[in-house]
Order: sequence, then structure tokens, then C-alpha cells
Amino acid sequence: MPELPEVETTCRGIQAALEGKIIKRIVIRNPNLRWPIPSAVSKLKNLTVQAVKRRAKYILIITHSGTIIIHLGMSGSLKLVSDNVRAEKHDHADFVLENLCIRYRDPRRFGAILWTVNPPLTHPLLSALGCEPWDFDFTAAYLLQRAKNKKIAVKQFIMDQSVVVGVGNIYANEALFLAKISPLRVTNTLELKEWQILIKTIQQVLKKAIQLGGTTLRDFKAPEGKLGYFSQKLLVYGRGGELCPCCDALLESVPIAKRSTVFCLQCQK
DNA sequence: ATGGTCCCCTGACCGC
DNA sequence: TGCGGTCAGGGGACCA
Repeated sequence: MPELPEVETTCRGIQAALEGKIIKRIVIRNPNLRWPIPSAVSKLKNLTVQAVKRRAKYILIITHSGTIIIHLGMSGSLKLVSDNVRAEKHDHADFVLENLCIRYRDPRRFGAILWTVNPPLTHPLLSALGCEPWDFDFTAAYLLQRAKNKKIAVKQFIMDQSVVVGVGNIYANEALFLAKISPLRVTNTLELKEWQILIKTIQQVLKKAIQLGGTTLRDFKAPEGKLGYFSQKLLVYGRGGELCPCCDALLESVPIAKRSTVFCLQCQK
């Protein structure tokens, strides 16, 4: 499912095709995503795209008259296709350009396509988001401060998008493993030094995933239609019961907040 | 305010 | 081969 690296990969993939170009029209085949696609979207015509940006897991297509906000949910993807390619099942929307369209596909329909004429970062979905993983203010001191009154598991904490954006379940598992911190640790027990390490491993795992083009999980495809291949590099996620890559212990698999969590009891304290 | 649970949806997978 | 059950998962909504 798309996490930040997949969204970043998608963003980069459509950027060149969109920036400075005109979206002639938007075809909506099925508006029933997580929220209904606003009817205003299908009425938009000839939008000049100024920029394509990412904020957290949202893709922002900024035009002269407003911003299209796209979230890929769990199974969403954007692909470049030539405009005569027939839409298949789950291809819910097309952003039609000259000779080309950007096709939104989302089998599970957890994603969203929204429209705002206000500055996009003031949108209710975006306004309360936390740091980007590479922000200067994403520091150990910041995490310590945010964590000091919290008693949830550290894994939940780093997946909280109001703390830091873009760390979904897969990368939370991976980053905690690399940091040698147990996902079960109660948030307010982590020390400054541990937050420092965790910041580094979060950045490391996300950066690597972006370089590799995003994790392939079931139905994820990069915009060009290529499969990402980070999944083969995952150290713990999806490997419950297998051997720890670092020691001879078996990897534990327990749910935390209903999310599958894999870790090594021996390596992660 | 904080934390816990539910739910949206479909495809993959598993056991019979 | 077919079928039913279970699971996964982002994140808003809702409740204690």
C-alpha cells in the first residue's frame, strides 16, 4: 500500500507530465471513494498545472484556479496512459491532458480526490499534519516533548501523522528494528538518545525505499507501470516466525493497535 | 485530552 | 474447482 516513498515515487512520476501542462478535463467514472469526489471536480476545465507537490501522503496538483488533492489510500495508484487506452475495472478517474491521461486506479477505494480553492495546506486534512521526516524541526527534542505525556506504544506514536508524516506500518516496523527499539516500548520511556537513533533509522528506511522506487505490496505500481522492489529488502515486515536477520532468534509477530507488528525480542529492547 | 475501537472496501489467501 | 471465512491496512469518526 502506498506509504510515503510510494507517494513520492508517484509524485515524481507524474510531475514531468503535468507541470506547465493543461488538464483539459477530468473524467470521473466512479465518485465513491473514501469521500465522494466533489461534483465540482468533473466540471473543471482547462486547468493550468503550476506544480505537483507532496505533503505527507497527499499529492497536490496545484493549478491556477485551485488545487486537486489526491490520497492513494491503501491500494491507489496513478499511471500515465495514452488517452486511447481503455479503462479497466477500478480505474475511477482520468485527468485528461493532450494525448495523454493520468489515470487514478483504486480497487479498495480508500483513497480520495478532493478540490480546494484555498491554500491547500490550510485544508482540514492537511492543516494538522506533523513534520516531514526531513524537516529541520524533526528533532529528538521535538519527539521527546511530544512524547512526554503519552503512554501509547512507540510504534503507534511514530505512525501518528500529527507527529511525523509518512511512517506507515511497514516502515515503522523496519525503522524500529534498525533502531533496536522494541515497538512495545511505552512512548514516554524513550530517552533523547533513542529518539535520535529512531529519527535516523526512519530517515534511512524511507530514503532507501524512495531510491528503490517504493515497496511492492500486492497491488502497488509506480506510475510508469513498473513494479517497485523494496519489498525484497524488508528486514522484518511480513517475516514473523522467520529468523531474525541479526541473531538466531525467531521474529515475533504481535498486533499493536490492530496492525501487524514484527520484531526481534533479542535485538530490540 | 488521550487512548481504544470500528469501519470503509476488495483481493489474496487458506482450509475444507 | 468452488466456496466461505479471514485478513490487511490509512486514517477519520466516534466513544469512554
